[in-house]
Formats: sequence, C-alpha cells, structure tokens
Amino acid sequence: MTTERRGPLSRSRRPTIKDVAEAAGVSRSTVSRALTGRGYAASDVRERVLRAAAELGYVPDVMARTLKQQVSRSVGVLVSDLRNPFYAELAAGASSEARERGYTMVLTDTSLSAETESEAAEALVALRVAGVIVTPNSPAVSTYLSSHGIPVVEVDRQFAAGSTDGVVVGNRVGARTATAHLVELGHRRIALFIDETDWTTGYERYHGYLEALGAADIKVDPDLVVASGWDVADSRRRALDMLSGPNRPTAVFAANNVLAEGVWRAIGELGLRAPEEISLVAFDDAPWMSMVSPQVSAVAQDTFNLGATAVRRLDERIETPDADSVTTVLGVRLVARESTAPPPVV
Amino acid sequence: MTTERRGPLSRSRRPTIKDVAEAAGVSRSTVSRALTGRGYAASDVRERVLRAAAELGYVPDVMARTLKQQVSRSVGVLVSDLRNPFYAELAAGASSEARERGYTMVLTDTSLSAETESEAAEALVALRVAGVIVTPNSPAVSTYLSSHGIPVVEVDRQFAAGSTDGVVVGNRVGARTATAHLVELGHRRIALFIDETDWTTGYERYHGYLEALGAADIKVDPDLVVASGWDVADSRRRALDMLSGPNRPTAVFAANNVLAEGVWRAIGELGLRAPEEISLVAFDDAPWMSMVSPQVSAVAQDTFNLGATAVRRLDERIETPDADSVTTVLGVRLVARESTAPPPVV
DNA sequence: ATCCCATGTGGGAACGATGTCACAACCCCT
DNA sequence: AGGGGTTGTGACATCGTTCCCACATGGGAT
Repeated sequence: MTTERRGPLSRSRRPTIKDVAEAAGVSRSTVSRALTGRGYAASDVRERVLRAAAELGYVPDVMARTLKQQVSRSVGVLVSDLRNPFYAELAAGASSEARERGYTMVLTDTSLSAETESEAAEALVALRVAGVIVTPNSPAVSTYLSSHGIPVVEVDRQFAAGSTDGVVVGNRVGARTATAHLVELGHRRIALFIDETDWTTGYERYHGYLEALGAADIKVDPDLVVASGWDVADSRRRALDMLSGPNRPTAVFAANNVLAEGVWRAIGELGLRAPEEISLVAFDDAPWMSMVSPQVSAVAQDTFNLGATAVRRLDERIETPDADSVTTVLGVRLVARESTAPPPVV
Repeated sequence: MTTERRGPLSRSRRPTIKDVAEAAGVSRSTVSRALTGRGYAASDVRERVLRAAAELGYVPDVMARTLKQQVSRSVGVLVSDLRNPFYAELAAGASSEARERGYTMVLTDTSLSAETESEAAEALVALRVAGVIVTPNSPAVSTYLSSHGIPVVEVDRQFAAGSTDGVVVGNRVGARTATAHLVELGHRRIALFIDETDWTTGYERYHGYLEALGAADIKVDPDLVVASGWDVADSRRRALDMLSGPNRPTAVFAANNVLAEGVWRAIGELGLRAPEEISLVAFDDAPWMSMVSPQVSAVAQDTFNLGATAVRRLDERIETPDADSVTTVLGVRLVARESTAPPPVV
C-alpha cells in the first residue's frame, strides 16, 4: 500500500462497515445495530462503534442499504424547462420539501421533449426511485412508470387523471377570473393567446375564457383565439399580426408567462400604449411582470408550493400505495396591476 | 398470489435478471453477457434473452450494478438558489450535459445555507456519486468531499482553487469593463454595490472595479462602496439611502442581478430618470434587464454553458483523477443598453 | 489420434449493508 | 440446582448484478 496523503482516508478504498467492525473490535452486525439504533447494543459498545465510525469517516453506502432493504429514499423529478422561472420555482419547492422529508432528488430537465422524458423515466426505473413527480410532456411517462409499480404525481397538467395523483392549480377559475376582469372593465373584443388545448392546462384555461365570455353574453370570435407556438418568438409574431391588423381586440389574455412576453414585446414594438389602447392580462405571474412599465396584471399561482405539495402528495402515496388517486387543486389569485383598464372610447 | 391487474408486471415484485434467465432458459451469467454485450453470447441465445427481457419489462437495477462494479454513473449538483435565474440556468446546463454523457443528476437547492450544503454533501457521499459540482456557500464542501475521494468542481466561485477544479467567468475583467464603460462616458463618482468580498466572485469584481478607477486616476471613495446584504430588499434600502442623500453618485455598478434589482427599484421609487440622472450597469444579465425601460446595461455571462462546462470538467476529472487541478475561465461580454449614458452636466 | 484454440455456457463468489436466528452470559426466582 | 427471562453478540443468508473461472463442444492443425 503506497502512502497517500489525502486526510485520514486512503483514497483507494472507502471504509465499509467491516472496517468499522474491526476498528471497534466487534462484528458487522453489532456495528449495524449500533449505528441504525435497531436492536440491542450495550452503551459502551455503542460508543466505541460510534467513535470508530467517526474516526474512519464512515458513511453508510445507500446503494447497498437500498438493495438489501428494497426501499429507496430518493424521488425523481422531471421538469420541462428549468430556464422558465415557472419550472425553476417548482423544482425549488420540490427540492425543499424533499430535503425536509429525507428524500434525495434526482432531477432531469426534459427540454419539453417527449423522447428525453421517456429516457429519463427509464433511468428512474433503473435507479429504483421511490416515486416520481413530473410535469408531463406526453401521456407515456405516467403509464410507463405506473406499469413498473412506481408512484407518480403529475404536476401542473394531467394526462392520467383518475389513475394517478395530480397537483394542479385552478386553471379554469383563474382564466375565468382574468377574462371576467377584462369584461368588467368594459372589454368586448378579448383575444386569447394559448399554446395548446390538448393538455389540461390549455384546455381548462380555454374553457375558463369561454365561460367568462358566455356569462357576459359575448359571442366568441374564433379569429381572436390564437393557437400560438410555445416560444416567445412565435407568440410575438402572432401578436404583431393580430395587433397591427384591422379591427384589433381591445384586450389580450395570454395563457402563460411565455406567451405574455411575446405579446408584451409586440405591444411595445407597435408603439401601442397600454393600458390606454390595449389591455393585457397573463396567466402565471413572472418576475418581470412587476418590473416593467406598465406592470402586467396576472393570475398568480404559488409555484414553489406547487412543487412542495407534489412531493408531499408523493410521500403520502408512497406510504399508502393502494389508496384512491387524488387530484389536489391549489388556488390562484388575480393580481390586478397597471396593464388592464377600460377600453378606449371609440 | 392474488390477481393484480396492473399491466404485464405483478406489482409486488420487479423482474430481476433471474426471471429473465428462467424465461429464456439460460443462466444469469448468460443474460448478463447478452444484455451488456460483454463476453460471448450466441446470436440466437442473445435474441431469445433480449425478447424475454422486453416481454418482462426488465430494467437492470442500477444500485446492484453500481454496488458490484464500484463505479457510479451519477453526479451531484449543489446550487444555492434555484429561484435565482442564474442558478436555474446553470442547473439547466448541467442537466443537459449530464444527460448527454449518460449521468443521472442528483440536485439539491442549498438555499444559500452552509449547513444545508454540508448535509447535502454527506447525502452525496452516501449515494457514492461519481462526482459533484457545486456553487459553494462555504469552504467546507470541497474539503469534505475531497477527503472522501470524490471529485469536485467548484462553479461560479472558488474556495479551494489549486486543490480542486473550478469553472468561473472573467469576474475581474467583466467588472473592469463595466466600470470602464462608465468612466468612458464621463462618470467620476461611481458607486459599487456588492454583497461580499470574501468569495472569489465578490473579491474579483471588487478589484476589477478598483482597477478601472485606478486606470483612470479616480480616487476610490469608500462611501461609494456598499457592502449590501444578499437580497433585493436590503439592496433597495441601501440604494434608497445612498441615492437620496447629498452628493450622490452619477452611476452605479451592481455586482450581481439581485443587487441590480434592488438598485433599479430604488431608482424608480425615487423618481430618478435613468440614464439622464443616474446610470446603472449590472454584472450578470437577467431576463428582466432587457424588458424594463430603460433596458439595463449588463455584463452577460453564458450561464447555461457555465453549468455544461462544469459537468464536462467533472467528467474529465473522473476519467483522470490524478491530473493537476484546472480552473476554466469563461468569457463575459458587456451588453450596453439604455441605462448607461454620460453623467448630467452640473 | 492428439492437441489447441475459438466459441459458448453455467456455477459461484463477490460488492456493502441488514436482519433473522442461534446462542451465550447473567440475574432472579422458585 | 435448575428453569426462565433479559440482554447482548456473532454467523450467515440475502438483495440484484457482474465477472472470474471451470468446463464443454467442435473444428482444424499437427
């Protein structure tokens, strides 16, 4: 054995329970009992073991323990895009709650790709995680993980409501509130920018919009409903088209923070004055919305809490795997700022 | 055995290599060889094994494999605050690069706490990760992990330069460039908002500021150097003080995006016109800076790349553990926007 | 005919931890 | 003196995988 100077530990091999046992002059079993606190261990022996473990810098091997016990203490988290503050905050909430409950968190940014998501899910199965929380990009994930007996919680949107747990926000009521806010201000021509209506988020927000219009006896103009792409550039382009055309709406409801940014940029580029000439309200409050001028009114969701709640739900599911599946709906609130006002008088 | 209908898999037990072996009518060894591709396996046997594995939905247990092979394919990532877009983007870059290289990523948000960080580091040792990348909150992490023979890469700031790898940006040159930009515009009274000078980021940015002033023969006024706290509220408070007092500076250099937000808010609240009455330049370009009016000039760093590069460095280190430690410095660039202009004529 | 090598296959010992079980002291009570 | 309980310890099998080794078969060279 060559002399290695890297602190008390020989870098070549990590101390195992066997090393601790030898150092303390007891058997491996006794070390295990002393360290985990399960089973008998005389107090002097326990102390000797503890000291030996500390001196060697012994840290139990989670892999080996998990293999033996067949229960893991780590959860997988699959989010669509960490660069979007929404997902970043959701991940922050998940991390915090996971830490508190003694779970380690295996995280993958799935880049909004169903393929990446599937690969990541397979990796999580291989890792034998105790459960997974996911902002799903496709229905495949939940099905796949469930078929492997791994508890899943779908967050933000659901593909498998009824068969797996979900944690979402009040999308319909939020969209209805936002739209009704515009209606109350006197708007009749209200555009909707939305990226899709296949996911539950889009579907619910779309219907919330419809409900608010219906309640005010406003006929829906299909030309005012824009199925935009998922990025700022596309949303901006579509907004430029719509807002520079004839007969433009007096207000826009953007169904998420990305679309809102596109619309907001278009408004600025066209030199339209908000809220005098055009009102804007967004679903999902992003930091920039309270910093720009005029500040953007938005339906705020507690995103950090969304992530934290999902981990809580997952933990409960892990405890009682056979209970009926639950969908938790978190509240939202409209933050009326400066971008919404009565429409211009014609 | 009760009938469980959960797809092809009995939920009670996951298929192991032994099940595949029995289904294919061969031994465990043969299955292992057929699946991993190491060692001989007749092509018909291989095919039979592959089919059996697919039918059973067999996914190898990474824990067991790692335990046997004593080499892990997962890395730990410790970031200070996912809600700060800087860290979120860094994590996104790390996730992307880790995925590409076949690593799974165990992530913890350390909430800027040295204690949380230490606990997380211990969990990573227990998990026997192949390596760790960290935006360190204290010198303890790198020392601790290194003492356990785990490769570490410090990102953004370094506490253990020389003994562990690091990936940072050109803090000094960036700060010097930002300050020089203000000097060139004619400013002489330039304030510095900085959260600390103990970390390498703060130290380097502070000295970059000093160098730029020195090069222009401007004497440093200690009253203009504000050692602010680390949050928006504190920075805002300190900025309100300074900017409402007599003899206020004509320009402010904020050493990170959080401090910049505080200063920016203070400017708005005081009704100061930027850039006519006060110029502002930030280190670390955040999304909001290009959205507000006036747009904030900033020293931009490629944060996504910072995370990706760190994972690359870590991977190389894992390959060759005994090579000399390396510090990689990534470039930055000044994005001059609207918040910087010549000082008001007195 | 013998030997050798290439091609396959299976048995079994690890990896590091846990937990069951057997058993050894020891004290207390009859 | 012996039975029964409590307290404490160690041997050993096990978790799922890998991989070293032993061994079997068959064809080609000597």
